[in-house]
Amino acid sequence: MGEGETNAFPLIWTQRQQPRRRGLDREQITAAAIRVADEAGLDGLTMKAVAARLGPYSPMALYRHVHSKEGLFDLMLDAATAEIPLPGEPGDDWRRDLRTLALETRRMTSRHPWFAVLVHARPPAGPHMMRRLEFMLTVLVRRGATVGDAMTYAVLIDRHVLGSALQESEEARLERRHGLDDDARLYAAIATLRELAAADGGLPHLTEWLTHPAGPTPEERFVIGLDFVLDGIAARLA
Amino acid sequence: MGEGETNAFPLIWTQRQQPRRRGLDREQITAAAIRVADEAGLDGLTMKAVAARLGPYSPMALYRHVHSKEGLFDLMLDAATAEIPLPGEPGDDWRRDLRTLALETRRMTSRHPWFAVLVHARPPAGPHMMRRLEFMLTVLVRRGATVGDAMTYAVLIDRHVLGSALQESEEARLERRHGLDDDARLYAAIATLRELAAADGGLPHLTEWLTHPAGPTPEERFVIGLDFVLDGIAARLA
DNA sequence: GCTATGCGTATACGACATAAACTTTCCAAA
DNA sequence: TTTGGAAAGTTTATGTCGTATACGCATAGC
Repeated sequence: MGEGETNAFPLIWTQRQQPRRRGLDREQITAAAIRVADEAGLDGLTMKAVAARLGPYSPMALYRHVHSKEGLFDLMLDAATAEIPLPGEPGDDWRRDLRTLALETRRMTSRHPWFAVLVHARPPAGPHMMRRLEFMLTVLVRRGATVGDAMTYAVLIDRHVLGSALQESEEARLERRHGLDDDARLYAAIATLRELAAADGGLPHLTEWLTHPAGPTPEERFVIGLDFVLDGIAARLA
Repeated sequence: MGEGETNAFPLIWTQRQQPRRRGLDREQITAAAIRVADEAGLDGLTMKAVAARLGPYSPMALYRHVHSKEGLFDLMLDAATAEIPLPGEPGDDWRRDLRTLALETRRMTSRHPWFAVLVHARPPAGPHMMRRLEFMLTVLVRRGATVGDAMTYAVLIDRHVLGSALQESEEARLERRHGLDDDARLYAAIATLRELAAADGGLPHLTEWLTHPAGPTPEERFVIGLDFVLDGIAARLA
């Protein structure tokens, strides 16, 4: 006590950044972890895999620098957030600012599908995550929203962005896990679903859709939903 | 082949329902698993815990009936979905139908916080999940939407409902894992975040909010976002 | 009563995160 | 140049998990 380290819980952001001498550091480890997760998915993100990616290291080597896997998650999330371009100042069109940020966030999550899964498991306390949120709040407050309302709107936008990302990423994970990257097998899996729906007897629309999946692409869906949210915010800002 | 069991992947719905003679069955196991998950969270949902909840059983006993933990997930998800009241037929107010369904779904997820986490990890192929989706499609198609558009709108509604549930449930999980159900510790954790934000120097709105968290309650937020989606759908149906 | 079926168990295996104790490396001061 | 000690990395070990396999036993149908 008296050290300023009386944390209610272990966020890596409240822990000492080592002075850096030689060997590994947080940055390298984070970058390696991100590469592993991008390539092998969250299932493949083990301490052993990250260590191996860094060279001839043992899994335990990482603990000197990140103290737990969750700490590594914090670092990964913030590093990925740092990839999202963030204007220094809001422009004069709030809607464009928020729309662009949402689209850029989506671009990031499509590079890093694990992001949407992890982000819900840790508090958004990294510096880049906080700065991104501050940007959204600033844009909205300048348009007359209270901070409380601005937080609500920001949360709703992120819910859509990250919800979309999560759904698409988990779908991809499922397909990968069961080898459905092969077209024939994917078709067979859909056929199984269609048969289940048809067997029920009372599911005409669902059966029809499974027979001829139609409608907007996932990307178009995302934009439609994003505009729903932005329209709603606009109506309340007015 | 020739058996109808050439599954591209193992959904429990395509597997034989045992004739039931004695001992355990899927229904009991599912109910026990749901109780365990409700009480101990997903982290506490182990095969061992479920077996123990059923009586003096070994974890391996479950495998006779569910063949894998993921199969158990499928059963849990569908059983929880079955708790959502579903009208036999749509009424004459599409918006009311969808709104009610969304609110009832939310009620279910607040009883079963694990739902929103698991639902993304498995295809929604259970009978109750399919019937619920069919209901949404029917409501929308009757109002003139194509099946493809109806699917989009249904997905957007669920994205909001489940996204909200996920965020709130993971927040609760985090708080539980770190003993923040104690008010003093929770306050300390928030103070830590505020200090981090204040230390950055460039986060006035976020710092302000962390000092005096204001704005709508989570429940109000949910309704605001739900109406954004419903308004958006209404505009496109017209 | 006999036998086949199928239910539950015991045992075992291979991942995984990570605690603790150790060894090695390298810098800084004497 | 020597030396003390901290920092970096490894080894070993522990406990938990899902689950494959092989087995014993009770029961249901004859």
